[in-house]
Amino acid sequence: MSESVERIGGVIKREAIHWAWEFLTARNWLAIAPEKLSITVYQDDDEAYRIWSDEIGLPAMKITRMGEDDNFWPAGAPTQGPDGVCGPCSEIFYRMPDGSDVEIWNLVFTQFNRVGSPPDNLRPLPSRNIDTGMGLERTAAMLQGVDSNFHIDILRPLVEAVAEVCRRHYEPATDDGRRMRRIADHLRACTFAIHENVLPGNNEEKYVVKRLLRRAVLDGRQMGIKDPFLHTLPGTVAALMRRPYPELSESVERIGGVIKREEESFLATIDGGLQRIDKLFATIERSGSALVKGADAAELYTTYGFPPELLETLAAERNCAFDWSGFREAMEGHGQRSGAGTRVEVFTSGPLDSLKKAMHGTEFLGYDEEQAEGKVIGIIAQDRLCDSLQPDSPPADSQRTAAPVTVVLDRTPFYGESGGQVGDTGRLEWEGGAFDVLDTQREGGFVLHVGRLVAGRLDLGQVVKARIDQARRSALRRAHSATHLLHAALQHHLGPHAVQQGSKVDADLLRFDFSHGGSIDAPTLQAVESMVNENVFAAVGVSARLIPLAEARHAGAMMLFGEKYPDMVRMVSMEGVSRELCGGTHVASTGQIGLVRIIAEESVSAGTRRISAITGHRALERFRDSERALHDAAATLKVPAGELPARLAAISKELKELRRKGAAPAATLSVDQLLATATDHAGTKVVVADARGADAAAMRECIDLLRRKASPIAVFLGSRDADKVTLVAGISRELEARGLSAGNWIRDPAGLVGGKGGGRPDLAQAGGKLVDKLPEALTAAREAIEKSLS
RNA sequence: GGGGACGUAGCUCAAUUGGGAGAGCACCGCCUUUGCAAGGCGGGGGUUGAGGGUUCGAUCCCCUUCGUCUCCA
Repeated sequence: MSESVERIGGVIKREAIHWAWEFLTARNWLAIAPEKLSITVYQDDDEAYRIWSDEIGLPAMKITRMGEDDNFWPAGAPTQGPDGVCGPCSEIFYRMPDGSDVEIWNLVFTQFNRVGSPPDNLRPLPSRNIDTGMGLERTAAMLQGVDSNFHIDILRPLVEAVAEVCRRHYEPATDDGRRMRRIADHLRACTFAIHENVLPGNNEEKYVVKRLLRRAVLDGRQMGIKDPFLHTLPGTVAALMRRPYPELSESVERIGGVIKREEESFLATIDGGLQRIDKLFATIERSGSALVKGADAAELYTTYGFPPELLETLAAERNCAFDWSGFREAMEGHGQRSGAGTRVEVFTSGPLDSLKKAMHGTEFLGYDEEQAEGKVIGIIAQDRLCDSLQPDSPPADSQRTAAPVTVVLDRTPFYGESGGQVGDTGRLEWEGGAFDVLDTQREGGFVLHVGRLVAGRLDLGQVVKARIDQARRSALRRAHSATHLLHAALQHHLGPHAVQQGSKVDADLLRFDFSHGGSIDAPTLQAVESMVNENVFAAVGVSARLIPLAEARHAGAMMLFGEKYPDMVRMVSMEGVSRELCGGTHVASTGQIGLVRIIAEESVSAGTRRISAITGHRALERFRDSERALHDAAATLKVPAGELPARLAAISKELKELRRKGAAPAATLSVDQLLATATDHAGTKVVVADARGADAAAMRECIDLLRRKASPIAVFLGSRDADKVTLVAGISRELEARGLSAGNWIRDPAGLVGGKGGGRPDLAQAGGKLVDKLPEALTAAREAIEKSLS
């Protein structure tokens, strides 16, 4: 990653070039000797060439014309595309002490709109502009006379620190030197990201952090470091960055903790993979080849996260080659498979685009109003804009009735789902018609009322009375305000790192995700819940106002990373308790929340915990439900509710003892009875009997006991209940050795009762549905065993 | 958001086309041993993540769902 100093705006080409040159060469700016600089321009850009040569006065040998691959943005755009804004660029190079030229500045003259393939596909833009970037670190390297970004004053010490942790000398030109630079770079990036609460995770920017960290751990491992080491380094980053980023040092410990967890988790992943790899090498050896197949490596990587580089080293240790091209091929397939998932969003594309061109958006009135008049400015049915909505077709046509219909108004009290708060429900009404709103979404400034027409017809331009479901909205207000109280309480009890990661606000129901390392013990959780409720009992006033972003920041309002805030933000304040930037709807006083009850605390992914809670009506209902359950249970057992736990423990113990006592004698009894019915065939006993209602497990046990008691023996038991027959056959080892098989024995009798069966040679099970045929099956079993024993 | 893997006793993991839920460690009891490491015998502990389906029978096959890991966007 590199930092860039950028300026985008309505500056024309001549000024941009002059300013760049002045900034680089003037004594009061960077004061670089002009003879060390050289220029490239796009081959057709005579305008830029003339400015450099005639106005700046550069000799022709210092200006090179280059093709569209080098001096056009996007690269190759004129012939390759894409369509859209583009333009030639001009680059400034610096001659390093070793004689090489490095690019330090790029001026992009965005002046064309590309339309289709050449020729004549570049149309001048009505207003041209400049997009320019200067590599900050590269420039620093140049000014400090060092040969690499990594050797400037704020980076070299970090690279050296990495070397020290790895117990090595930093030698720039070696592979290890490259590794150390990469570690330093990744570590610095992650330190900042984690400081801003972007923790390693499985999607989007979180995944980037995870990947950077793992890459760095892997680099360390390749240099022989097998224990977590990265986590000791954020302090160095903070020290180097202290002047521009003093706040970084406050987070060093937390950042180190996050990095350490990730390091440990990755090392565990590698450990887990090693077992698998042993198996892999075993099969490779058996097959007589000496090649790790790309497909195997890819599976190991995509499924278990085992890095291919490491696998290659391990392979080398065993004199195996590694098939990189096969690996890349397999990865490409994986990419295609997982990239194939396309998002289907009903509202994003198509119909709304044309609406956006004509209108600005919907005015939201819902902070103050629960009903209001609005004009219908858009109707979307079956993914198309319509002029009117007709009464429903006959119910038989279920496809039509099930399809969501969307109505857009110019102003509305309905809150569209955002910031975790779900959308409002309610009704739109007009003379002779009504529309049930089942959900409200927000898209590009428009509020989308999703639902169905229940009466009359609706035309574009119709003025309707929009009324939200008041009770539900109140429940949403309670839950949302409770979320802010919870957030504040978590910060108080766990520390400032317990920052919101996401939330869902539903009617009297909330789910709140926040960053925190370990689990939260019961006393702490209770303290959090108590604090939230204290702030409810205190009936703190809640207010919201629009203020400039800078002011909100100054006031210490809670802001979330990754959110894009406009210049004017809405700050929701709960007097002395919480300040958050939030677009949601809230109670007027926290007293209205009634009660907040935490019902769950769990992990949602590493480093993130989730608390679920209920408020208002839902809290009351839950309280009643559990009281009722308790009351009913106590009534059944005829004890006071308070004695339930002790009584239940006693009953459970008693039950267990009764079962044990009850089961054992019954089994032995029937065993003796069964043995009495045994017939003898050349020294082998045979028992075939109806076990009268015993289940399969009991019959198996019986057979075990008989075998132990009277070997050699063959036992065949059957039993039936209302609609099912169960058969179990067992023979002792001596018979098994003589080639008999319980599985074979049971097959034909099973067929008689309309089923199938099988099992192991010494014990088999079968079943069937013809309950009347049990006696026949037993007879068949007896005949079969007698025949094979004779 | 999509692909892949996994989920069995407190912990680490077994269980051959689908046929009796197990081992080691930990725990409890008894015995042996005067130290230390331990050893012997016995015992408790499980709705096999949850819910459906197929089957005579599911830890195993199918579907749904939750959770964990992992790769990709």
